[in-house]
Amino acid sequence: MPQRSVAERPALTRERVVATAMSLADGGGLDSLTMRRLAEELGVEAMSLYYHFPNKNAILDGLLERTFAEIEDESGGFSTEASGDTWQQALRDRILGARRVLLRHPWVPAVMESRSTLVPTMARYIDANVGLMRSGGLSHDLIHHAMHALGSRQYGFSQELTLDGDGSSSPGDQDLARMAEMVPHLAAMLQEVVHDDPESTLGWCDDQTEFEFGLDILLDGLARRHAAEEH
Amino acid sequence: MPQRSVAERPALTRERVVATAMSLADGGGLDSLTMRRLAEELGVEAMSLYYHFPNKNAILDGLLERTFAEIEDESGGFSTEASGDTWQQALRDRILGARRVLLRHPWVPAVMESRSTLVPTMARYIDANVGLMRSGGLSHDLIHHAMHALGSRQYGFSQELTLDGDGSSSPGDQDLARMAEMVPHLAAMLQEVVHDDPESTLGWCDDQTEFEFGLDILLDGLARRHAAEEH
DNA sequence: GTTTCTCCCTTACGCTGTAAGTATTACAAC
DNA sequence: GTTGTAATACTTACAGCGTAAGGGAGAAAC
Repeated sequence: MPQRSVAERPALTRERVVATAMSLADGGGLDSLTMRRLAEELGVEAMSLYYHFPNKNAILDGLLERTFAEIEDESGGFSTEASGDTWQQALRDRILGARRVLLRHPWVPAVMESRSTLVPTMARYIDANVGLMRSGGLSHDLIHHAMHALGSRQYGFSQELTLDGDGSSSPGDQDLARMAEMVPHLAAMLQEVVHDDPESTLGWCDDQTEFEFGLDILLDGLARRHAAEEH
Repeated sequence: MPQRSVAERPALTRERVVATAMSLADGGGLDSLTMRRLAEELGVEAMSLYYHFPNKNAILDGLLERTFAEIEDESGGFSTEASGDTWQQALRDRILGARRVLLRHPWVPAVMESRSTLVPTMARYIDANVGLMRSGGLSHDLIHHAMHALGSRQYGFSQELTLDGDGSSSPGDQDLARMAEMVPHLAAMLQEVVHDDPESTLGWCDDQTEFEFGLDILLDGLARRHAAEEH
């Protein structure tokens, strides 16, 4: 067999593998990202991937790396100066930027939870946020608490459980009637919420609004504690 | 062969399966909970489990159900009256109770994320929290926001990523020196935090303190918004 | 021209959840 | 006591997973 195979297809690089893995996960979810399918997508055998990566986890780390590179791009770099804004505003913008990226790659939270390592660009992201708060005058101690309080919200997600099976549609009257027996308070709340926003095409609630609501409470609380810190 | 097998061992009930699954997950983590190992632990073949459960997910749901039953027990029932306390205090106590239970079963968050269904007792838990806030005078709208803001914290966990590989020990001077180049702000913060609490046997930080800090910010912020709500 | 290195492939193993079909037991009816 | 029926557990087998071990073609280096 001539040099067809080697010459025709582009070389198998780490970049290409991670990029393909990303589009595979974007398209079919994390479950569809298997070594065999990934190899097939690249026109290669599964075991060939192990020349460039020690194992699948290394590919997952590559996905995180790439994701945070996207976040850096979305933020226009990881600055530590608020430049005109308050630190809260700057941090808020950055976090909402991270959220926009993660909404394009909804499988990322799951990967972040399965991998407990801190890939470089992810470390730089956190570092930049520490620096931003630092430039706002917060103490290291308060910042430390803040990182924990923000938690996953810092990356733009906070896991939310859907309330019914599919979660895509609003509850019908029948559903609410059945719920009223077992979980009366919950049913009453939902009935009112659904009634107030009957045109909602977002299912039961507006994720973005909820996210910002929770985020703002945390940012408010931190600012208040910062003010109290300097007597 | 006489009736030895059937007579000697207790019947294979849903209860017994779920209880055994729980101790298996408690002991060796979620990965060690496989159908084959679970069956072996019960003195039975793997496929026998499928007579009592349609699939593994049903067993996982059983684990969640059992977990929230434990939470209910820990709370002394799911009351919706603050009974002497403010709603914040009552909710705080309940959430910290849930947290105590989840600390005994650290694999529960992972199961909750993998299953998007709402098992009955879990629904009643949420319902009780809605009722508790309702009895404190909060509007359904604010409660709705609150549930999202609290998120997983409501169940007693907020996923926290460890900052280094093992995460069990404090960083050495060498680690900090290496970090100082790549993530200077982060390294500076950690250096100060570690220095302030050199006796900490908890690794880099005190999870419980961080958890309560974040929780209190959210509860404060909600109370403040409630006050603003009634002009 | 031989060796060495790079990159990819082949085969195979142990593990997973579970579909399909079968055997054993317990008990009631005849 | 035999037989029918339902409940319960077992057997076998399959497709898929990550990956260990080793092979082999081509290019590069000496």
